[in-house]
Amino acid sequence: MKKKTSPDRQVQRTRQFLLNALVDLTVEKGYEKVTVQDIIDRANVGRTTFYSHFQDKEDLLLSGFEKLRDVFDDLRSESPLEKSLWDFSLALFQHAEQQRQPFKALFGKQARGVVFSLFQKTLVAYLKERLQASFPKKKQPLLPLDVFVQYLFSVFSGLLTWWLDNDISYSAEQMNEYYRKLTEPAIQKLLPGV
Amino acid sequence: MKKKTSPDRQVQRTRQFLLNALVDLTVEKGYEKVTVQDIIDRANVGRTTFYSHFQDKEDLLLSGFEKLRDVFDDLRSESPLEKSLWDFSLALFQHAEQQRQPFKALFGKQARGVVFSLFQKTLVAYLKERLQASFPKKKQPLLPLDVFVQYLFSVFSGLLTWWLDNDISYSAEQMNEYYRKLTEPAIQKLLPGV
DNA sequence: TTCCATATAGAACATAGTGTTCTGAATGCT
DNA sequence: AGCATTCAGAACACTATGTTCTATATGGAA
Repeated sequence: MKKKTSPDRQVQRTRQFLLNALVDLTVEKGYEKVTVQDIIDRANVGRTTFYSHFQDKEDLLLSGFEKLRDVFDDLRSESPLEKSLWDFSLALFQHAEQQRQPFKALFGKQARGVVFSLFQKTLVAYLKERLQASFPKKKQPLLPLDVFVQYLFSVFSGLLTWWLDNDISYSAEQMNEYYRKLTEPAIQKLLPGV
Repeated sequence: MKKKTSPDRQVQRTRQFLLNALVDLTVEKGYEKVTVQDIIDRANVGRTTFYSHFQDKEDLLLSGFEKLRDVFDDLRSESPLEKSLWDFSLALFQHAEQQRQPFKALFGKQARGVVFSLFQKTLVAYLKERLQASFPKKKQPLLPLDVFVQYLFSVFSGLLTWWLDNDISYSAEQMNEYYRKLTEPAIQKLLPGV
């Protein structure tokens, strides 16, 4: 006979309940207006329990962000350099498609700010690393690499949030195609050889 | 003999003090962490006074945003259609350059969210209006116009915030040149005729 | 089963911030 | 000199946070 819950499972279950509650409430009324009391009421969890798991509301929100690191780790190890500029966007669009609600809570109109900075930091680092690795050393770029990295990040995150805020009327593959169509001309023109 | 202050001037002065205090404090510690008490202490203004002028902290922040409407109004009336996609960005970059501190408070890492949505709404509406007016009716766009509008907005706002967060090491004209270089290839390829 | 460590619920509390209301003082205009 | 406007500051009710306490439930091991 299998036990229903072990202590570990109970913890995981509680944390998941809390995250789900935060995500739901954020979609409903916006991250700012969600109170800890709302969260624990919705999750049927005691106040003590909440603060034994998370430092505060933001800490809980960030815990929902951890899986994204795996996506980037996979990309670093698996995606060949010459494809990495397109693979990352497809992977993230698909990731967002699979987990619509959390992503909407994290990136939608309601909750920019906290997570966004972290996401930006991660993605910008990834893009810069990839561009530096693949850009031919001899050539002089037509504009600062940092500017170009910011450009790629902006286009991607802009399309992502637009997509999420408009209830995902296109597929992840379609969005990635748009991302590619939009950025490819500038890449070819400004970073020849990449 | 000229009077030092009239009632109207006093009001304007008080409002300006409060806005300056909010901007300074936001740069110092981030918008979220600035309290009304901080603001009125810094501005040497009574609590009553604050709430007689503004509904809350956000209302005060938005009051610093009003001048931007004039910029868009000017663009609509003065900028010819075929130039409007480049003129808007230069005008805004210059506007941001003139008022670095308020812009940093409004768009910098510290305070995305509140104002950003309003700014996005305004600029997206402007871009869509201009693109629809200038796009040849007969041609079928290679991707949805909304996606392209989002693209233009994302690139611009991304460059703007990057610029502000990095203490404006380039000139407004230089940034506008980057914006143009980055977006022109996609425009030529995806919206031929615009 | 019995026992123990761990998770949990919930109440009470101190602290901090918000927005309102009241009183009284200062300021500028006529 | 008198009046209306604008201000400062205190007191207050309210909401939310994060901590501490006590007590209860639960799963795993003897």
